[in-house]
Amino acid sequence: MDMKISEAAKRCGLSEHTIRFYDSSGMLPEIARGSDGHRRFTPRHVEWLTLLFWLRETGMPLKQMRRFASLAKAGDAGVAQRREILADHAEALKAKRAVLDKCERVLAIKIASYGSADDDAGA
Amino acid sequence: MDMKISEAAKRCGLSEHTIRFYDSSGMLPEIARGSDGHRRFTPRHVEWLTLLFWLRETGMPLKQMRRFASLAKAGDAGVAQRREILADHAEALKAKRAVLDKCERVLAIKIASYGSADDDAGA
DNA sequence: CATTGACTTCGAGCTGCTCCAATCCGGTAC
DNA sequence: GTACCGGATTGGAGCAGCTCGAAGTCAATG
Repeated sequence: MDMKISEAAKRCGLSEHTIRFYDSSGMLPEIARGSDGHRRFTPRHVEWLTLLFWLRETGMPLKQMRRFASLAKAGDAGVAQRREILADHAEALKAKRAVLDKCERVLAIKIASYGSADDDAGA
Repeated sequence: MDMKISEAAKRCGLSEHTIRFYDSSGMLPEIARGSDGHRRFTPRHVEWLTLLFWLRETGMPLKQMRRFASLAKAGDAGVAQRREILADHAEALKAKRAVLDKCERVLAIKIASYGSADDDAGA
């Protein structure tokens, strides 16, 4: 059932280094240690890490991830605020998509200009 | 015609700090100085800075931006490679959008799970 | 008992800003 | 003239968020 950090890293997408970093930064729930001192990850942990992976991947600052983690530790009491954080982040994703779209248009114009002209300083 | 750094910053979206940083990092074409030693930006500069703004905004590393800049200094000789860099970046944007989409789906599921259940450790 | 290999901690290094301090310059107010 | 102010200059420190490498521990294997 439980697994080592290498296995957890493979499953969640984060590197072992990053997982340890997140752990020491207080962004993970308690992780049991074996008699050898190694962390023992449960599927729950992996699920949590995977969520963190996506949040980070899409630009959520660690500060907010920490807040999110501390709310999770508070249990039911923090559910509403957690939902709010995720909803806010979903909004932020929309803004990111708009930036992507805008940049794509800029690139398309720029690339087209290379094809038809040689606008050095302006390109 | 020419303008000061404050005006250029307003127009391109980058901060004055960042513009100076880019300049000292060799990512800008030659910028003339007034007798007071202040940089004098032309519309061409602003156009260039604006492109850099979008590239940075969408995650292009400075290293590549420097390469792009040095190709621009080479004039016509570098056009093909510049076009390639921009085309590659446009591809990268698609990948970013896929990540955004994936994260949105993850968030939607997570948010829904808060509404119906209280999955603390897993959330 | 030596080695291998996965784990541990700690701390340095990296990118890309961001901000601060000290300084200088041009222009107005007295 | 000189006092002052706003806006520019430089250099360097600081910060986020990793990322990597060194050095050590422990279990199992030859």
